Amino acid sequence: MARWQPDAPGRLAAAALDLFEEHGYENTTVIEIAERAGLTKSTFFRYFPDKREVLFGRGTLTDLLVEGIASAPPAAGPLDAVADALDALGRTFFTADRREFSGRRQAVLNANTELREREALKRTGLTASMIEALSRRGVPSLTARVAAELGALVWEIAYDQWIDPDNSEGFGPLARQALAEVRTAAAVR
Amino acid sequence: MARWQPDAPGRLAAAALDLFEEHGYENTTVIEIAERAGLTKSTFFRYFPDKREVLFGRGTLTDLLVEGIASAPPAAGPLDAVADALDALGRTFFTADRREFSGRRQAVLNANTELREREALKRTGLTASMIEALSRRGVPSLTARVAAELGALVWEIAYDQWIDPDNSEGFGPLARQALAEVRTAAAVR
DNA sequence: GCCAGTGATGGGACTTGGTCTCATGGACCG
DNA sequence: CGGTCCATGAGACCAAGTCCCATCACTGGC
Repeated sequence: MARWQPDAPGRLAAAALDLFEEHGYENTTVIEIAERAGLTKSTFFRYFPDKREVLFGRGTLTDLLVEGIASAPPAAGPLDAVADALDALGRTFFTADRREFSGRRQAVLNANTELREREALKRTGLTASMIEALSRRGVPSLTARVAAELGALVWEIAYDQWIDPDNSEGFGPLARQALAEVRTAAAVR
Repeated sequence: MARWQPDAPGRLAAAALDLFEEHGYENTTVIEIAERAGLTKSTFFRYFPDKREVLFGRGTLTDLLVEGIASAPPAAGPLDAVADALDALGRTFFTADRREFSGRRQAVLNANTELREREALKRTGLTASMIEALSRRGVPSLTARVAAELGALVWEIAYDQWIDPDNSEGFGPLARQALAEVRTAAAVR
């Protein structure tokens, strides 16, 4: 028998999400989270650099996105490369079994400014990664920046729809459709 | 003679910027800031909701932007309305006398993640305001979202250039030029 | 001239997030 | 059987942020 229960960070994340739903982010103490997971404050901060990060940690997500952009066909334009990457994400990360969790998580995020702040930073980090990945494809700097911003917007739109319980479409198709719409909207002057 | 020295929040902000430059944001204590301003921790938190905000408070900036968008000629397209608003900002807010301060402030911001986090949140807030202002002009939702994102990008580019000591152009013209470039970049597929 | 009200500030107790250092104790290896 | 890992616990410590009440100079009415 294992000396300790397995997957301490996972238990902490689950406990945190539960408690944030029950009492709100601000009314939940790190000690309470740790206790519910059968651990202590010390262990919490060993796995997460701060209280917010317990809701964000899951992410090799940036790597997946960058990889997706890099492996798009060489002839593809910048936005198409981003589309391919989003598609890949839909296949490997935003899978149906994560939908419910993502929805709960997002509801908690939306309810708290501190958490939205962290989310905003993650978004800029993601955008920066996209810009870099596009640059490596030879896309000129400014074009890359524009494509990355539009890509982030597409992401947002698709993610919001994907989370919606009334919707059953996969993330990939939603992103494709959102991208098409953003494209036409960007053509309007 | 006045009972207290005037402009407590201004003194606090100035003291904070000095100290952040000298020792870094993280190595500066709220108590130290307050002391340098001849005040106390209590007074600091009376004027600023948290330590970060001492570098952001100056902003009725959102209002100016919204107003600028609203007062653009009715026939103007969404991006043109944003351009007008940025122009107005250049006239009323990003004036030459604020350039040095803005540069110092930005250097401090760039050096610290916590501060960039707040900056990212402010940016999303700004984008949201732009979207709303564009919606009130009758711009369709998605078009507004795209225009706002591109507007924010233009803002960023122009702001970076405006801060640069090697540059002496005003904010308005820089924004106009950045907008033109972003427009052509957005046309690339 | 006195006195009560006002408003900016000070003081200090208290909670929580976050850091750091050292102790513990079961499992694995020789 | 004994030593060595290594995940965890324990607790001191600091700074951010909240709260409540005290202070004290000025103001206006009487």
